[in-house]
Amino acid sequence: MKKGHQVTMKEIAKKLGVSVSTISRALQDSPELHPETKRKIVEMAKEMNYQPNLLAQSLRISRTKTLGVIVPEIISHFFGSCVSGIQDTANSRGYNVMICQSNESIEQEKANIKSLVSSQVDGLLISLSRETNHYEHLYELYDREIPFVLFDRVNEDIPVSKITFNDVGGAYQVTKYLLETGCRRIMYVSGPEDLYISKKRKEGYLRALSEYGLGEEADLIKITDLTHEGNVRAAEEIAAMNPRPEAVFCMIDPLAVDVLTVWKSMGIKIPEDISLAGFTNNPTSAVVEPPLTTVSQPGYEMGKLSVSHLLDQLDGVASDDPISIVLETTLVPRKSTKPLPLK
Amino acid sequence: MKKGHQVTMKEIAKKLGVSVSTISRALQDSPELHPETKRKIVEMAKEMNYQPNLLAQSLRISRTKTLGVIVPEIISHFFGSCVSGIQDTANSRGYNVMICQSNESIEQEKANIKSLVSSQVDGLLISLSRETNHYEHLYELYDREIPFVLFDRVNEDIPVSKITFNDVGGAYQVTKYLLETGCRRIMYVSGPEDLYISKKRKEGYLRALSEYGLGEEADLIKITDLTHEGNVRAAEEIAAMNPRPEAVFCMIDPLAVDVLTVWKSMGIKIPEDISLAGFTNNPTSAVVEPPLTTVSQPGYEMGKLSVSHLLDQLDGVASDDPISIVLETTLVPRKSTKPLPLK
DNA sequence: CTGTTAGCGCCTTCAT
DNA sequence: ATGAAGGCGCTAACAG
Repeated sequence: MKKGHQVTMKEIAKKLGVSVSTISRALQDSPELHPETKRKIVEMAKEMNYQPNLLAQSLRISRTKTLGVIVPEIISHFFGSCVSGIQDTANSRGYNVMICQSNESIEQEKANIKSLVSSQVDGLLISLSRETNHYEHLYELYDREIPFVLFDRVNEDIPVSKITFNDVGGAYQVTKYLLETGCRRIMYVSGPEDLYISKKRKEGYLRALSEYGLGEEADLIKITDLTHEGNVRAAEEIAAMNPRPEAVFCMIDPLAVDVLTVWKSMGIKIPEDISLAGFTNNPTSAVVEPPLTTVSQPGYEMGKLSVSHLLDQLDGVASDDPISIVLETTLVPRKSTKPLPLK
Repeated sequence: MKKGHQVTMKEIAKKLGVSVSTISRALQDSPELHPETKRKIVEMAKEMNYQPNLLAQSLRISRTKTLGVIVPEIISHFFGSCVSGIQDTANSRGYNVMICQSNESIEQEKANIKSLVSSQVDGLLISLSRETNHYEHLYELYDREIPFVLFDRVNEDIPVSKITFNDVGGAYQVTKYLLETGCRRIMYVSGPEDLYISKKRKEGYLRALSEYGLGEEADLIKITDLTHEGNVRAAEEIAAMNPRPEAVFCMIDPLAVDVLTVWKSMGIKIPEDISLAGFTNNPTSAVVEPPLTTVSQPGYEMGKLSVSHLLDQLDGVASDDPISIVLETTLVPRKSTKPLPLK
């Protein structure tokens, strides 16, 4: 299929018998131009339906006004919200956005970066894949002075700005809540240990425990690979424990939902037999039965803040020195956990 | 923030004392080149970490190898799946993708098209916003010979390829199923009447009814604007009906979930008091209590097919004549509807 | 085999 | 107030 022809400045110029530079000036609303010629040009441009060729423009001024975004997957509600926030904010500031998914693969992540860099994006917003455990590709971006920020799934050592949630705080909130409802044997079900959030949420979990004079117990920490099968196995193993924990805090909602489903099918009553809590506040967690106690993370807000900061840096409004923005989470108590005792 | 400098062919050329064209040829693996010089160039390019400037390349060959995608919202599971399918397939065929959301606004849709066209995308994949009820912007694309396809939310009159689900068939499937479970007073809750899917699903609903000798009844058709408030109101109105319908078929899952929530809070038993069915098979519909009978639409598949067809057209593999691809849906019977009678 | 030349569409001095 | 010329990085004839 052949692509349709686009009107260029040259054609407007020929039609009007003026030079291309005059067209360029008119379309930029340059002051040093006869108002009448300007008017004529603008009119003609509209009539011919002229659309500037961003490619040429970008090549010339070596700025594309395009940002690259890499998320593990676009389909999850959380990352979808982030992307949404990024899009809206970027657009409102005159930037376009190219979105890529790493599909949780570090190789894909590298490929995405390469492709976006080749596309000459002015900056990047990256949330790391689950697989990402070495960071040469990011240091390379850094060395090449390509501006980028990390959000949600970050690495702490890379000297760029990072936008994260207070994962420690969120995990602390929910664990403390479980403690307040009277539970003591509280289990933490974690994803792979090298994941940033696995570590951070464990930290919050332990902090809350220690406030109640409790320490880490090996059999109250379980690890899953976060696949559906892995989650089901974890749920079954917990159900088979003797004694069972009084409450289980799952690192992310989808994991908690898997656990909930398995337990219900086994006839385990939630929260009577075991309290269950998640993290993220996916839409799903509100509609399962019983609704899931969880921690809400405003993804749209995170996306918004991430671009804002990056664009501020690009525009020179913000300093290039990396900063760390930490967003607070909110506990969302629902019916999957035992109620608070009356005072 | 200043952007880091990118290595260009010119610099490699200077370093090696050859001309730029030689570099270009070497990097394209041209056969008419001394193997030794080629080797040296490729090596040096790697050493200097050369990345081609896609902008310049695209400007030159007037093809960007990027596609534009416009969806009403990226955050919905269905459109997220479509976008995912589009991304993966496009990438595997060497194309990049720029994604935009219209946020269900026709003005935003127009702005998105303009921006993508300015970015010189080779083609577009569009799913129309809910607001879109006139189509000049699409006819303009057509007139300018910019290749595009419509998917899911399409307009039937525009002479381009369309990828849709068999909405009539899906609605027929679910309505027939409700009839088979013994229900006769079956209500159809629809979105705005000018929506393509509102019409199509109504058609399937009516077709199934007529097979059972039933006709359209005004009080068994209800319209909502699909906002949460509108849906709640619809649910309340249905609950207040006397007599109530035996079954309700909601045009989309989120609407059905809203209805389900309202009814549960009113103490209405599903499916004992009323059967309830949706359409789309969102993840949510599987986890609500009771799980929702619905119709599944493979979004990833739709995205995949849409790009494949567009790229085939771009590559000249497929004819430019518009075709219509219709994907079949699958009935997903769950517990929100009465069981089928034993034979 | 390799270099020279021209040009994709646009912007920006430098002239006039 | 306008035009001419040069160049962004790259490719593709056209020469040799």
